[in-house]
Amino acid sequence: MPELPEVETIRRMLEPRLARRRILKAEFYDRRVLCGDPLETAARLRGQRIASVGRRAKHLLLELEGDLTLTIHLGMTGSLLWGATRTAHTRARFVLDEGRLLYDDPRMFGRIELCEALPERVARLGPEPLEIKPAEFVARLLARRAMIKPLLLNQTFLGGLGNIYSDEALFRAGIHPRAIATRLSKKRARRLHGAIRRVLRAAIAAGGTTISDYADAEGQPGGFQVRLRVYGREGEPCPRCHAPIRRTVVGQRGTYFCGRCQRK
DNA sequence: ATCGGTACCTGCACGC
DNA sequence: TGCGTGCAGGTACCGA
Repeated sequence: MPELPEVETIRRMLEPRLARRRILKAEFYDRRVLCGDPLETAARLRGQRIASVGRRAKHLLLELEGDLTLTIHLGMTGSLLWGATRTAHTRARFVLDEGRLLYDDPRMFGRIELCEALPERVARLGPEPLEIKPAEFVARLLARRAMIKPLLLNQTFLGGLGNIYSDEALFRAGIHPRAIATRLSKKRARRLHGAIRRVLRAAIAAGGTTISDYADAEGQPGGFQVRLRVYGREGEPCPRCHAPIRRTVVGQRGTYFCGRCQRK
């Protein structure tokens, strides 16, 4: 579920609550969401103080003072809930010296990992879409022969976009999701860079997108779903040209676009 | 090196 | 009401 704007929303809510707090107890209720042994990980976390809450692409990074990092990826349905009570989907619980944090995840595609450096899957992530410069983005894009949408979803190419914001950025840039990256003009590639930045910034400002599951650290939905222009709007008129929005499948992912505004 | 396809999980909407 | 089917915002891993 959560893409960069949702993870950033959670990070901003958790940072003031978690920074400087000490972990009194950690419990893991399902070993599948944890990379490593539950009891050993809980023992290593006990007594650790949290220095800061960072984010890298869709990963939350709880930096601990003892040079350890607790990395949390929310998968499709993960949520981090501050002060909530345990449910059937609660997979982990962290008791702090002030407050407590639950990790809920019905589908268990999320992952929690404790390690000294950064986990391998974080180390190999591509650049942050809100930090990469236009020229570098254009160069990376034009070097690839893949279709543009699956490329935007490839986290080693660019870290943080998921299905919703890929479709939204391509619509705003007027690019067909099946367009081949290397065949785009520099001008259109630059336009895509700008579209990605604008949609991510607007989504963060709105507190993320809630289609069905996403909730922030207080269990509240986001506000960006009403501003989506194509995602989930099959048959509705394109906000730019009024042609019906179409749904297709690209790279095994449901894909929404305007066949008139978005060109290959 | 890069790519497309499949697997991993559960819950829900939908049609019969 | 109940059951089968398909779909869902994510990534890892396989073989081509």
